[in-house]
Amino acid sequence: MSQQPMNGFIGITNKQPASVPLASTGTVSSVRPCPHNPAVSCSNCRLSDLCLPIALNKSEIVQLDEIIERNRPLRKGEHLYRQRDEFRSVFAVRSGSFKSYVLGPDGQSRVTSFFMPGEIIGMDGIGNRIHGVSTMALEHSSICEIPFSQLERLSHQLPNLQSRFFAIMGNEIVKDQQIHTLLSSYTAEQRLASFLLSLSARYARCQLSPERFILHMTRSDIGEYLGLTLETVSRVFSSLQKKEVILVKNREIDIKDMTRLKAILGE
Amino acid sequence: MSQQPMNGFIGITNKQPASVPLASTGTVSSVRPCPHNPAVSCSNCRLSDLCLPIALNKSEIVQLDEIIERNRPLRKGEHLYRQRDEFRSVFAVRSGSFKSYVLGPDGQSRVTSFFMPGEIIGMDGIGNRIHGVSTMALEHSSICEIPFSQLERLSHQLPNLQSRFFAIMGNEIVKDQQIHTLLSSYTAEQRLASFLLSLSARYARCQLSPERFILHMTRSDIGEYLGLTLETVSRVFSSLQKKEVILVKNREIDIKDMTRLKAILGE
DNA sequence: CGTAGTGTTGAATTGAATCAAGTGTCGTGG
DNA sequence: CCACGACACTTGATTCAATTCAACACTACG
Repeated sequence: MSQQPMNGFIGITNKQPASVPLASTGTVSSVRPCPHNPAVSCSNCRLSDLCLPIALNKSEIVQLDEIIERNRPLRKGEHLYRQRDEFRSVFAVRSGSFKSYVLGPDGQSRVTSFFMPGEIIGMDGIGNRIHGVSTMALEHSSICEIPFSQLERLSHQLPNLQSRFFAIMGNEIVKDQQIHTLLSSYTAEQRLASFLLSLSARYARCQLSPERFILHMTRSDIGEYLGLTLETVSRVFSSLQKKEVILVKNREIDIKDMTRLKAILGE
Repeated sequence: MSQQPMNGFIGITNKQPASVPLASTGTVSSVRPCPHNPAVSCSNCRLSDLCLPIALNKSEIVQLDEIIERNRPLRKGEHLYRQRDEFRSVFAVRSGSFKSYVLGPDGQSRVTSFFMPGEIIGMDGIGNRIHGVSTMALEHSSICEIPFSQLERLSHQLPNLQSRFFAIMGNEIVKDQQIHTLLSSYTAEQRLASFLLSLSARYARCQLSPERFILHMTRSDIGEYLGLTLETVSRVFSSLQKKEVILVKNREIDIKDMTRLKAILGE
């Protein structure tokens, strides 16, 4: 029912054994999550149980499939759409990751969201048919495009789909409220702990290791998202490493003590 | 199309002449916005052009009317629902105002939203059928209750209503993203300026004065919403008053220089 | 190999929080 | 109607967490 079901598969299906040393020379190989194969359909997509199709039956999924356009992959830095673009579609991340951001009057940017496989991008345009943010690929990524007029039409035929999309938007609202409380009352360390735990849970959802993963965003992106400077982000990472809660090597994160990381939030 | 149409009626229909002195002994009488009359229907509700019914035709409004329950008014401090309550309905504010808040682990509260007439409360429960926040009346207030299962069923029959509700949720998401950027990059003064301008625009929507209005929430509520302490809220109000941008008398606000108030955001 | 972008760390500064003391306001009950 | 008490608000002094400014190191990529 929830877009992020807490259905207990966190940590049980890691392709990456926890014992592989992080400090090895290569990158963490398990973090290449999903194939960029455009031939896949919702029916056989391995993200189907955490994406739009949840709660749809087989024939409904086939109908959804028909309106989805599977575009060419995006390269790192490419935009899916830009602020003020006309809104036409929402997008489901198939592989890779994205950030959404706004540019302030003085040109500095603030990151509003990160997106991982199975998550829905573009709901910022539904209200007034103009995108309120820009969205950019953080790495080589592929997406499913869902023209919104067709999604509305199909939702009108399939009550389950209407219900599902209401639920997705509702979850987005809850998530935004949680970030509201994070930004209005957490310390820098609590913000980073919360951020890492969120990424961890979302990697688990994609059947990837919740303990070891790559940050595809820069320190500056993280800072803009959490309301901190990039220097503070760097300092907190260093401090958490010194406390042996996490291990950081460049963009690689290894959560050494999940319990203590969670405990940071409870104080 | 938008829930908060910028269709230019800001400031043209003030019941309260701008010349009435704020420092008079009584409260600002124009701030009693809407009748608490439970007999009114959507068709003749004067909020109908900024509430759920926008974009519905007459017969559609009649059908919407049939599923709406017009409950007894709530007194100041009464809860509409509490965090973790089962989600059953969304609510439209008919008169008065509300705050939503969450209680942290240590019992301190953080305000996540304020609601004014014509706005929709309760979308925090749509995603997982449990309310994520508590919502309380800030003054004597009345609401329309819309059982969500019936709203979904009716949306399925009326494409315009489905579309309208998607748009309302989309606008909520955009609003939350704007608060995200506010909290992650604005100074205390910018936050308060933005807050006052938001209230001003929303009072204008209700055909009330955008320059002079009552704050029905405490300084502490405002601080919890904006990520500031109540002392800082008080200090910034005093400072804006010294600069002659606003005039504050207890809970009464008089915006003396809208241009300079807006200019605070542009730096 | 060099350069631009990204990240780390230190020192000084500052905006807002905290601590503290006091005033103002409102609702209640005598 | 007034006195009381609880709550809301203001203002000042001090502290502190995070920013800013600055210098330098690492990495990736043509």
